[in-house]
Amino acid sequence: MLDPVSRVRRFNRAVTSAVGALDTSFLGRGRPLGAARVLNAIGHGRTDVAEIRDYLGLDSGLMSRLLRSLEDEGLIETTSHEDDARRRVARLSRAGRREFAAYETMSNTQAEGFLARHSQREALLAAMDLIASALTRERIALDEMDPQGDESRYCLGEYYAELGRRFQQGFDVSLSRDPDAKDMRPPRGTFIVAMSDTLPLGCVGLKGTDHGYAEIKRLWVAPSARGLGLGRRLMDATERAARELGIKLLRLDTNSALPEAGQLYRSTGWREIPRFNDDPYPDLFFEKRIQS
Amino acid sequence: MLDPVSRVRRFNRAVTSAVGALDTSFLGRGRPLGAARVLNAIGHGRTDVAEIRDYLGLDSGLMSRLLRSLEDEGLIETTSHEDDARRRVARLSRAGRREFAAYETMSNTQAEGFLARHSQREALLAAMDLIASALTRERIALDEMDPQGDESRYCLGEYYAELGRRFQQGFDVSLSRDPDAKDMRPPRGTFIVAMSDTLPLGCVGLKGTDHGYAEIKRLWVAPSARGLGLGRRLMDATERAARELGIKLLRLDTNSALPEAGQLYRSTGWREIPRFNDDPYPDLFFEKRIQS
DNA sequence: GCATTTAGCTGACTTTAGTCAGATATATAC
DNA sequence: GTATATATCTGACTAAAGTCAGCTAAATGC
Repeated sequence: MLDPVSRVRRFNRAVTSAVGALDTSFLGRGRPLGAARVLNAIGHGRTDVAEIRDYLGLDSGLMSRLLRSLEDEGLIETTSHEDDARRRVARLSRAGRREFAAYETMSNTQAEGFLARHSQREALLAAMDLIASALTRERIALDEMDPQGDESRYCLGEYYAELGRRFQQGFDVSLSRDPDAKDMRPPRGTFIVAMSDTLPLGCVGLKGTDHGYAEIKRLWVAPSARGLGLGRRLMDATERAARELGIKLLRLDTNSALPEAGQLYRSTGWREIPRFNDDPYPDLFFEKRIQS
Repeated sequence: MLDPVSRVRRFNRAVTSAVGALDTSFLGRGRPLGAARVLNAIGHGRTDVAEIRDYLGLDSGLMSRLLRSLEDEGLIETTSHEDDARRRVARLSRAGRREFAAYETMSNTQAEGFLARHSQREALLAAMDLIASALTRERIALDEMDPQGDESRYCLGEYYAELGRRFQQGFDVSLSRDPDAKDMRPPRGTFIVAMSDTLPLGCVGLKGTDHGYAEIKRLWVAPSARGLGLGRRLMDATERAARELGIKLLRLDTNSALPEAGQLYRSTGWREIPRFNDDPYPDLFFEKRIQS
């Protein structure tokens, strides 16, 4: 009754029936679920037919027929792919966009209704983020992004807020040596964001310097994604990026108030070194040589 | 991207594909999903055919055929209902029990695998409990139970543990005036447990006395079920039970370290009164007259 | 006791999903 | 340029799910 496995299975049952209800509501628009799913995949920007087939796990014959039925309804138009005339590209027609918007409204209304029925909104959302991250962890993609893009700025904001909570004296970005964005763009450095679906779950910056080494800065993992090995994946990706940029030596600074970070560095071949800058926040300094 | 609705929808997507994977694995035993679901419903103790049909949302014709196919496989036996010969009752045969056990093993293995892949086990389980409670809140049943049964004892244990955390001086049951179990059984009183599926989510005791009133004791709601209005439902159920037992006056004591409880009592017609006992823990005392 | 309601069963049917073996056109390897 | 691989489509098929009308037998209302 109260053992972990029963709790997971109770969750599965609860969620199965909720998912079933949403699927059923999708049938309300007079179209079988298969066709509705294809329409929604196209609406969400998956235009390549092979990609949709792969995403939905459909047989090519079935896929073809579903596309035909949506075309007959006047909801989509298909054309050949620019670079490869064997492939097909599907796009919503005007009527298709209207129909897609109706499905979106249903999904949004359902989600809003769920939130409105419950008073512990933030706790519920945090729990959903945690579970969604756990379920999709194989599908968390690490993308090199502009350090000033929306996703990057969101991650940095969360990172600063967390430092503020965890440092006794708080954290003020303007007192820290804030890396210049252009030092975290190729060819001097890079900035990597971990994306799960549409949600940024972590980041790390590689900052080029003129002192014969590059620095790793701003390593952050969202609370809902901790325990998934994402920190290590981000560090590995940064090292790979550094190697490709021809960087031979990496350094970083951190604070002993963040023990899990120090732990990660020590267990992945970083060596503690003396202080190499005058930033007021860090009290631990590490170095790692890149094998090429 | 980060608004609440998107977060809920991201959760929906993550969970939909996980649920789909479990369903697919059920097909591995060479039986269509419909028949597997009926077999499992029977295995979980739903023997009444009408009840299963209702639970799974099946048409009576379809249901009948699924039962026939399970019977042909030798997995179930059906008999007439004792009290009503129109109704049918289904039970697993020996082979059916074996087959059901195989499905259970699959589900358990899947759940264990999920837990094993993640290091934040307790956080994940807490998140799952929270969401499962939120999704099934209409299906939380309030059952009168024996105050010494497993479910009741679990709730009381959690309740004492929580008082220990929330009272500055801690909480020691032996110092409190622990109500005698027989005072919380009809006809003197009752004990009500809120059950969601198989998980107890809250409790409340109605304790009869010889002083012309009954006391409400041990009101507790699991952290994962707060914000669902369960405390109020438990109190309402207790008042109804008191009315049925012919009780005219209710009293209770509580502590100002539990502000949400005081809040609930004040907003539901309870009136603060002077201390009426010498229990060392409470510092707030309430009374409510039952209208009959 | 008789009309009505209820639970389940059966036959006949439709829709949806999915499979598989070619066919066609295009791209790629060498 | 030819052989091979790839992306999609079509026809022919099956399995599963679901619907509906009518039937039987038992229970219920009055």
